[in-house]
Amino acid sequence: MSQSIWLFKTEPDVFGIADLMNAPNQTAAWDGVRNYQARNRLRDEILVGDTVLIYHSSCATPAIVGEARVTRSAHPDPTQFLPEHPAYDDRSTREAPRWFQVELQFARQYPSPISLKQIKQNPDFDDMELVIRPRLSIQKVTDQEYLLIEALCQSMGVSA
DNA sequence: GCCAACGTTGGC
DNA sequence: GCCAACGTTGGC
Repeated sequence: MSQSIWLFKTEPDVFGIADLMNAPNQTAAWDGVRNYQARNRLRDEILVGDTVLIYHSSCATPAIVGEARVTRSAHPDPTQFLPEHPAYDDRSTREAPRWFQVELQFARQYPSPISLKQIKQNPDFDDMELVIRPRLSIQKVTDQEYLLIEALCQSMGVSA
């Protein structure tokens, strides 16, 4: 069985990699996803053991900042049932939940984040979802792209 | 804060 | 089911 690689976008002001690191057991539910395509991937494709690249958006330097592991597969996102919650959805019922979450555990923080700028500048990433469909919040990462990111990470970790 | 891209909603 | 209006995302 082969694991898949994903990229989850998040706003560090709301819930960033530091929050995941500091969470109990360094584990947290990835809630609040309210886009059908992202939902379908969460629900149907993302498995325990998959690797997730954590990407920070809407911040000074948008970048991939580290990695996490999926520790629980899709189950209903409880925030859809909370009327006071910003991600509340009154069309959702407990019998037919509309939105799902997975659980992630912190794996590592990169010594130096890999910025969106770097990724866009490198033609090796021209076909990456992050470049082609930047608004999708749950993205697929190919094995090839992952290897390139690992290599970039390695080279940046070594002081010049 | 601007604005382009794009997802969602709802009238018809 | 089309499509215009509208809302959201997110880089810059």
